[in-house]
Amino acid sequence: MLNQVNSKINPKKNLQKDEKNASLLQKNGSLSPENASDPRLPRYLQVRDDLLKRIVLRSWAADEALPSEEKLAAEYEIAVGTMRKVLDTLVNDGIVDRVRGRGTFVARAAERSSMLHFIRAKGTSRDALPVAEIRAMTTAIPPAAVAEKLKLKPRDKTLYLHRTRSFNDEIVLSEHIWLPLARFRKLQKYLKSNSPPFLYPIYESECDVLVSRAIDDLTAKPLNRANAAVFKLKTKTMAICVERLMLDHAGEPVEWRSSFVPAERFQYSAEVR
Amino acid sequence: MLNQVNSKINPKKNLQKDEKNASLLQKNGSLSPENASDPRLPRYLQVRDDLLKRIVLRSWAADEALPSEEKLAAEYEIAVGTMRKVLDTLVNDGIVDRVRGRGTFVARAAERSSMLHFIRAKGTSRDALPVAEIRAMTTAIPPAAVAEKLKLKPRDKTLYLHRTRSFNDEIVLSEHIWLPLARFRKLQKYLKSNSPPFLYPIYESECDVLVSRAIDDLTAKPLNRANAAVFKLKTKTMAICVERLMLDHAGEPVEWRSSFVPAERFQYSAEVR
DNA sequence: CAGTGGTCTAGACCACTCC
DNA sequence: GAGTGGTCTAGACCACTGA
Repeated sequence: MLNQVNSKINPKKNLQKDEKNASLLQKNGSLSPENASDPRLPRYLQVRDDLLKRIVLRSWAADEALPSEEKLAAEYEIAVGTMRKVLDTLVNDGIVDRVRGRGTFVARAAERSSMLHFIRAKGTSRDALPVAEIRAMTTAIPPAAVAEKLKLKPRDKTLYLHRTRSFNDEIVLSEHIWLPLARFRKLQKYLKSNSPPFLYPIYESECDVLVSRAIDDLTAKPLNRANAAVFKLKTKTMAICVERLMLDHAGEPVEWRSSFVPAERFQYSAEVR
Repeated sequence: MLNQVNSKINPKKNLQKDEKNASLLQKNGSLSPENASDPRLPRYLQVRDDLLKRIVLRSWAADEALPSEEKLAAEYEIAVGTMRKVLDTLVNDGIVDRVRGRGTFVARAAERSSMLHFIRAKGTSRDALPVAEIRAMTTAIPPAAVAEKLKLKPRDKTLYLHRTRSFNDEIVLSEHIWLPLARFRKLQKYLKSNSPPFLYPIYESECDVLVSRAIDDLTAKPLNRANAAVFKLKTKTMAICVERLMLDHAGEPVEWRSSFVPAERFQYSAEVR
């Protein structure tokens, strides 16, 4: 199902009408068994799910316009008004941007994810970003509490990462990350030869996992011995612990991480609605 | 303009078609000068603004249905589809709830404001809520930093509150609150004879101020002498400081507060999108 | 049963962008 | 000027609620 689709073919114009840009819904409007989202769902939600899949599978490059409302409506055999409703929901979720007179575009991951820099360290900014380093990567059956958060079955494995961020050679953040292995096998391979500054865009580009929502729980805790050693601080130094559960657009848990920042360096912003 | 409207008259049924339920837009569709939102705005936004004003002024009780889409559309002389778009935006902002077969209702403030309990203290819950106490209330010209956040002119006054929350006779939270006096005069009077558990619903009921969005900035700070005294803790005890700017639906700043929680008691949740 | 909101259609006219 | 999305209309049929 999750064949990689090479979007680099004809990235700009003169799109061939080939398989890669075809609706995953069958032409007659019913659903192929493999793509069966509940057919009792309203049409616009079925179309939304289908279109979202195509976006996640990179059917269109970031700077390439989707087909116009009219063309998409014709392709899915629905009215333009209904297609507009589909696109409106995608705009609302930050998946696409629409520009009058130009077209509809896949939103860039960097612009989409306000989640990238919610935890900051004092004295740092977008320009002076702490350097990420992965200090451990293994596959493992996670602690029960993590397995529960990720809705895993008892023996399901995870990809575990221990990552730090440093600023001026001083470690300012230490985090433990668990990812359901089933969806993140490609990430393991990727991280063996790459050190990306952010992980979320890699989840998307390597694993076709598009993160949509996060729930953060913050508490203050004294550092235990292991974490204190990472920071080269005394045990029991006060730190802030941010526990974050990430969900995809279907509400399925995608990542659980707990991040520690020594209290003096801690800074965090959130917009609440 | 902000006449109090008594919504207790005919709270259930048999609504008279009196002034209180009339559109604030003029019948011919143009705008009265006092209510002039920009007439170049699309019709659905003008209607939205008008309807929102009526909701804030409590033209309908919380358990009373608004007129149906059809009736509202007729009243504003727009198509039902456009009225639906208006109501959709209000649903999206959590202002109203729509129930198929029943009608459209003003959302309850308590359900609307997920902001009510984002900062918690360890060991507390909705059932065991810490008790709020207002320990100081004055009108004052705020510090420059606060005035800037609230977009006040140099000599604009604010209502200043110092409030604490206690749990089992132990103070777990101390907060300093600044409100633009112009919009909050009635609050001052109200708080002289009431001790509500939450302020936001009072902003709404007493001052017709409906809060829509908050931006929180969290940092860890050692307590200064004054704050340490409030908690009866040593100076320099580590605490978390949450600075919150609240905005109304128009994006105008409505409140600025800085809350302190001793680190050991600190707990905070946020949903990030 | 009448009345409500939820979905969907098939048009219209406009503002804006790019060629 | 051709093509895009933004607004708006005027219907239709449906699912659900409450009397």
